[in-house]
Amino acid sequence: MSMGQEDTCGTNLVLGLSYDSHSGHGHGETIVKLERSSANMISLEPSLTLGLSSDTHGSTMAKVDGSKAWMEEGSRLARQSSPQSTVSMFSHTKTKRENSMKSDETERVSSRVSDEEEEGNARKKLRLTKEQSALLEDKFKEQSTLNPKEKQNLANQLNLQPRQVEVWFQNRRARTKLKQTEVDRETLKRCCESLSDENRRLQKELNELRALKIASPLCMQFPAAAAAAALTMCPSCKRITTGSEGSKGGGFVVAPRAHFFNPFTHSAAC
DNA sequence: TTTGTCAATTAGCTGA
DNA sequence: TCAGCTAATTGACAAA
Repeated sequence: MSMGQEDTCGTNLVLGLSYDSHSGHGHGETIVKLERSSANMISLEPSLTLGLSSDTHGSTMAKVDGSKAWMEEGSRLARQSSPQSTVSMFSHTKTKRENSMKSDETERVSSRVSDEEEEGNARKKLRLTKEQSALLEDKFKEQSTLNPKEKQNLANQLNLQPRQVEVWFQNRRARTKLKQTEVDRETLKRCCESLSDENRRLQKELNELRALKIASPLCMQFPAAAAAAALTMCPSCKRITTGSEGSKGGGFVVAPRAHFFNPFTHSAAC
C-alpha cells in the first residue's frame, strides 16, 4: 500500500496521507488496582476432586506416557484417606525439572505401573471454583506475574498448589496475549482500509488537479490563480496549504508533508 | 546451572 | 457428537 505519493510527472504535486486514530483503543485489559484487606480473603473449600472417591475408582488410567504428575498424584491419593482434598491432590506435583531427574523418574515409573495395576487412574481435570477464578482474576488485574512469595501466598489463599497458581497465570497471560493479538489485527485491518480509502481519495484529487493544470493555461499566466487553484486542506490537521508552503519551485502542494498514522502509538505526525 | 517465562500442545470437561 | 474452554505438560530460551 502506498502511504504517500511523490510526483513523478513533473507537476510538482505532492500527496500526503492522513489517518484519524480510533479513539479509545486501550491495550489489553484495564488494569484495576484493588485494595484488598485480609477480611476479603476468600476462604475456599476445595471443590476439586481428582480424587479417588468411590465412584472414580473404576475409571481407567490415562495413557502410560501421559501426565506423570497426575499419575503419581492419583496413585498417591489412592492411598490416602481424604480423597476430596485438592491440596492433597496436588501437594506433591512434580515440576518438569524434577521430572527430569533420572532417579526420580525410575521411582515414578515403577510406582506408576503398580498403581495402574491397583486401580485405574483417570486423568481428571481440575476445575477452579468461581471464587478461586475470581480471586485469580483480581490478582491478575493487579499484576500479570507473581514472584515466588506472592505465588505461595496466593496459593495458600486459594487452597491450591503454587504450581497451579503459576500455571493459571501462565495460561491467563497466553489468553490475554491471544485476545490482544486479535484486537491488534482488527485495528490494523481497519487502519489499512482507512488508508486505502484515503489513498484513493487523494489519487482522485491529484488527478483532478493535474487535469486542472493542463486545462487551464491561464493559470500559468496568472500565478495567483494557480495558487488559488492549488489551495487545499490537509484532512488531518485541517491546515490550508498553498503553493508557497513547503515547495521549492513554487509549484502545487497539496499538503506540506505526509501524515502517517501509527496504529500502536495512535499518533499522526502532523 | 538454575530459574522463570513462553509457545505449542495435549487432554478432560462442558454446553449446545 | 463436537467445538470451545482451560488445566496441565513439554521443550526452548533468556537472564542471573
